[in-house]
Amino acid sequence: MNEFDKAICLVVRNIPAGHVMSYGEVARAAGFPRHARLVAKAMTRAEMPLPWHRVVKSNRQIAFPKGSVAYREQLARLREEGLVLRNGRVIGGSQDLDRLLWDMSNGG
DNA sequence: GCCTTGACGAGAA
DNA sequence: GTTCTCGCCAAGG
Repeated sequence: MNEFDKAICLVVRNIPAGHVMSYGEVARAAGFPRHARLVAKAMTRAEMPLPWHRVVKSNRQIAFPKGSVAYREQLARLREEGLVLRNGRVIGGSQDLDRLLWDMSNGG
């Protein structure tokens, strides 16, 4: 484990459930703004199970190819955490979901 | 050392 | 919103 890997793992672990961060965001938070492409590598190199499913692309889309096993896993996990996804893309957070449901119940 | 690949990002048309 | 182009860094052949 390099300092980079440790920093990345720390940041990924700190992502709260129901939230997602992009690879670039994680890299920046870890202190390596140019290492967006290496975040995935660092996560794979992690020995302990990380909430990798909370890491998506900057456009909030799942990075794995559609139809892949990892893709479905990430999708399922994000849905489990209350996120709303459309065509492999996150279209809202937990708070937004609550707001949406509330608005639907009241305003129709 | 050179070229290709990868769970990427940002800007422009 | 889609599509193209360029930039970025590390690992492997």
